Amino acid sequence: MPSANRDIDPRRKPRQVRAELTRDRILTAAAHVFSEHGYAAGTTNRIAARARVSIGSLYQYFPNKDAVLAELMVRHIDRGSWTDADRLDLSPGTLESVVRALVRDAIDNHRDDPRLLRIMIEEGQLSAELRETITRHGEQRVAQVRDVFARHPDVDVRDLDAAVDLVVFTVELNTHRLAAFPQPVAMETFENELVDMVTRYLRGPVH
Amino acid sequence: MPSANRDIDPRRKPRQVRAELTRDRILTAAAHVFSEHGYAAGTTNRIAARARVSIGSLYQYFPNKDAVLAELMVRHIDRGSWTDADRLDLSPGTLESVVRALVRDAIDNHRDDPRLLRIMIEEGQLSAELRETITRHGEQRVAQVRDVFARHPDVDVRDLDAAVDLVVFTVELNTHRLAAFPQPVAMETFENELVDMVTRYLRGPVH
DNA sequence: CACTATTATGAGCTTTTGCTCAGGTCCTGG
DNA sequence: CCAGGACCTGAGCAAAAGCTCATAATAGTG
Repeated sequence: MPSANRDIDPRRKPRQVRAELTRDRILTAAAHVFSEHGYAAGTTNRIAARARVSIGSLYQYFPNKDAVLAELMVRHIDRGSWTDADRLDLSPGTLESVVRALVRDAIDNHRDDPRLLRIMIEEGQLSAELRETITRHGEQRVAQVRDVFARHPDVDVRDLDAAVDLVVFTVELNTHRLAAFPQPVAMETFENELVDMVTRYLRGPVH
Repeated sequence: MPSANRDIDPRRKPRQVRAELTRDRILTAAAHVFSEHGYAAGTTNRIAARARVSIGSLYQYFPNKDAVLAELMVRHIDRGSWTDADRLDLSPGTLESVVRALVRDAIDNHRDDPRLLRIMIEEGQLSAELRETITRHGEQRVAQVRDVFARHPDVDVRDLDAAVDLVVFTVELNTHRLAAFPQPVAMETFENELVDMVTRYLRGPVH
């Protein structure tokens, strides 16, 4: 693997519309290719081919392969998936409605290809800065959920931290799965069952 | 990527003990390397180096890189993780004990490196045959769990199929996660919470 | 010990892949 | 309409990775 990340890319910046267009096509193609083949096997030539652009053009906008993934990441974050974890403060509602909001939020955040998401997180050599940002958002989200649960009168669990951890991850992972391969079970059913499971758990033992 | 899968490998078959030993060392090294670097970046040279064996020796036993992963897969299956889903027929017990058995079984099955497992499933270009076997085992497992739940008097859910699907996957994925990166939350706590969540879910709405 | 079959070695061939660069085409301002 | 910048092209270079093969070392057998 040749060289690595040159600080930040001092590459040509688009000044004409067609350039912007080319850049977008490259990124779109990259998203598909990475998602389909993984990072290592998603070659720059394949990306260029899929974008119907010459390999030279790709390197006009990105200093190297890593930068392409990084840009994809940035766009994903900028799009607001992840960023705004401020939609679920429905503390006034019933416990079930709170949980449902949590699940819906997770589903929304995974409209984009989750395979790509995984690759971005696990395979990308992200800058420490970016990785930091993501981690912080995750922790913030957990903290927020913890807060909501802590306040809610219907929540009754032995270990709140463990419970939040379990719930957040369960919701997250099940959503991932569903987005990845659309299940025989319909979306709506899935949502209902997941909500039920989490709600009943949080309500505590027989009452 | 040079050539692909030559039907089945007409490679040298070990006749002496040291050969068997070499083969094992290669596979062990491969497991580590794949787990650490992923499939694409887990080069055959790296594997050979880690096994302290020449690259030539590796290709004496495996026709190509894919075959190494495939063999790892076969071993995993043969070892019985997955295969014997016949330990959890504790129908006589309480619902909680049944669920706990299910969770424990999942944990047992992931004693091996779960990263490797993920790589084997997602990145390996497995033969259709192998993929078939795995899928079948999975379905069989789901069917069995469904059976147990169907019989148990305490189970009360709207849609049994959806419930089983949700439960099996939730248990599976949470176990994966815990094995992958040991959580701040202790193993025991995790197991208890997971069991509680699933059990309360299956017991149905307020009663 | 001699002789063969088996196993091990590693330099290096071949293919793949990240990436460059010399030269072309297109767009825009004057 | 034309000059010069912006944009695009793709042959091909260097490095890396998959893999081969001639040769050496070792084990088993009489």
